[in-house]
Amino acid sequence: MTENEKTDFIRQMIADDIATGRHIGPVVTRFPPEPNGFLHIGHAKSICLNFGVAEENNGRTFLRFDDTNPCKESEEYVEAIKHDVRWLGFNWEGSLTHASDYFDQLYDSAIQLINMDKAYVDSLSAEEIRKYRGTLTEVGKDSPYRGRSREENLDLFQRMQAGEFADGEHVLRAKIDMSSPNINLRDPTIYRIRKISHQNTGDKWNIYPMYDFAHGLSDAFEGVTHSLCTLEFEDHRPLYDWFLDQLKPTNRPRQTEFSRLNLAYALTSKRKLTTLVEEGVVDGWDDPRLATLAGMRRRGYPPAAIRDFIARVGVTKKENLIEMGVLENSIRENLNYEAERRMAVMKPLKIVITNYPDEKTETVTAINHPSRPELGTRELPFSRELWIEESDFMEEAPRKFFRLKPGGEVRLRFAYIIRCDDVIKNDSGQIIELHCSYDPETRSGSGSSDRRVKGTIHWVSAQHAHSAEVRLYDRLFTVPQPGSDPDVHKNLNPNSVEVVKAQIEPSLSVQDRSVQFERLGYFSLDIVDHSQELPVFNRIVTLRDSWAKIERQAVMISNQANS
RNA sequence: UGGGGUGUAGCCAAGUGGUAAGGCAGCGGGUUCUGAUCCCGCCAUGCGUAGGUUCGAAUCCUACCACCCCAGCCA
Repeated sequence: MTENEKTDFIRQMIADDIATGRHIGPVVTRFPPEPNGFLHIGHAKSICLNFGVAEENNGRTFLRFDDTNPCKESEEYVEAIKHDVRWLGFNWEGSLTHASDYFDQLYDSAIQLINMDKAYVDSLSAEEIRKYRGTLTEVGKDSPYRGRSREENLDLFQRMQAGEFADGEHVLRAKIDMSSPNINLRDPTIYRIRKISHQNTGDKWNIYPMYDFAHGLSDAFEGVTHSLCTLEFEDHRPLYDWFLDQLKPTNRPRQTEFSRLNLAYALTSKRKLTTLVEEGVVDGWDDPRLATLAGMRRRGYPPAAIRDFIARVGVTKKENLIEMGVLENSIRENLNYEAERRMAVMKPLKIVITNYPDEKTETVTAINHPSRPELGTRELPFSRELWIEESDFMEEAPRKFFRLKPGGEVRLRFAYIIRCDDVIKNDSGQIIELHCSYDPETRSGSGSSDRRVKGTIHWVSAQHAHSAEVRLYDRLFTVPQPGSDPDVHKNLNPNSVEVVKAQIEPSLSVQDRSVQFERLGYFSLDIVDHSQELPVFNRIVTLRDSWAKIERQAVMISNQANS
């Protein structure tokens, strides 16, 4: 992944600036989450971009918590966000900051604006301010308080901070242009009264700066050179620049916008995610069905796969909706190389090898990775009674079904070829077990037989297998854009998880964090619920399944024939 | 119809006046003791539309169309 270095318009812009001498000195970026929720796949794009761009240019990146609104934010999110960024593979060294670290400087900057007659205290109500702002097509009009003197503004602003007024009584506004076609420039609010204690600054402040004011100046204070954010802030850039023009900090950052990542069938709205978590619709912020970084970690997605995915989707200004298949491809590619192979049966069907000695147990040798011999082999117990996958047997099988059927033969992976002789059913006609016979000449690796058989299936020895709980996940939503519906509950997939009691090979140990269960998919120990007594696995992703595709096509053909 | 953006294949995405990269998906074939992996091949006379400039246009010009964002004392 390192050799095919992805470039994009932002990296090109920075490279050009450096090449032409327009930009001198280190490249400094920042990732500025608001600590009011967990990070999700959309944030991963921003993290990879901001940290990546700085790394590539030997610069550095600030992890800055944008904590300007104490009503919505809390410390627990701060810790979760730090954990997630670290897990994704990035570190901020000494560059961990908060917008609240700059509250004093921000306050001084506000005073400066007042002194320059570029800010004023407005005493209109929120409702009135909205009316005065005008609409998209009509200009706004000046507040009656717009002409207050410096002295009066200074006095009022200082008393706002001193706690003399209630929330909402006054605000501080930038004095720009009420008739600007850009609504952000119609005297935006830059400070509001919030008599609430702040997670970092306690009760020191009765007023808190707004995003537009705090963000650009924090960038400037930190020496950020490139402030990379998402498209919805494009209209705010003139305001971002206006503050810099007025206050002239020694460092002048530049804002550049890119489109956010939208992943099909995933929800990336913090507000809606919070709803699902608080209502208990999902099992916390780290529910493996969620596209949160915590959820993906618990599901078993390798962080390197997520980084690879982000590199593949690129950075542009175009609205996009990335198909799940791209993410799954990155995960499979990573795990195909990384994960050792094991055998497990999700929905067990018992088979009895009738010509195999009753008390006998032997071991067969299984390779741990088909293309990485250095990962070695393991021994698997084989005996008379085995579990195979229910779906690997069909009583009335189509021609192309290469698995077990009455009278048919199949290879047991790493072991023998068997034939199905009898199908045993209970009184209600359900298949309860299969009687098979094996060919002792066909043991894997014996070299004594060149018999070939079309199908190979996985199995575990019934008397040696361990039980495990396995959670088979499917997408949480039934529609590609769950965020576009105001009601998050409406498009939930009722079958987003199926819990099965699986039979797993005994050599599986707790060290095997992520493994491939042969022919099934990649699975990962559940870091929360796993125990020595009852192993718990999450299915990360299935293997590609061309048999499923054949079945789908067969169904389509028969549907066409019937219509 | 005030401002700001974006239109290249089913989904992403290169391309910066010289004749449409790549990935994912899909399709066809080969290898295989995982219907996995791996390998090979196919997949835009076309770049939102219509004009124009040019020997030559996805790239430049003009007009139009579609979609996204903005009217928090949220970020």
